[in-house]
Amino acid sequence: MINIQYQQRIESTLSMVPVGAVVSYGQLADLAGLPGKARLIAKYLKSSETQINWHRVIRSDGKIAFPENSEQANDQRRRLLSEGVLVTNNRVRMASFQWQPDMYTLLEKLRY
DNA sequence: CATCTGACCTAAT
DNA sequence: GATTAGGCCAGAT
Repeated sequence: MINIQYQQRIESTLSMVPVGAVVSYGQLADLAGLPGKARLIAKYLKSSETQINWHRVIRSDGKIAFPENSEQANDQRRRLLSEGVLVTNNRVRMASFQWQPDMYTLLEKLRY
């Protein structure tokens, strides 16, 4: 089980990622006030099923973290495509789709 | 306490 | 671009 405070920070931040955008594990950790804890994000997503916006989290190089053509990768790709996020060769163009939050709004909402 | 694991990241090559 | 080495750190064993 993951620290409840970590969990709440991660969940609230993840819930703010808009349709049509993606975040990397490390970026999400940073925005959640947990710098350097990218791997914790992965552990959290793995441990807790039924997560809102889980499919919008990908690696910093734009690749879906699951092996190409795996059941989970296909599911994630399907979800991203349905939101307008292009996925080719298991990869998303970060320059086009990476979430760039308005920090003022985000900080006001999360208060870290 | 020591070691291993991983839906990771960065910089260098 | 792709690959690699080293770093990273909470959890599990």
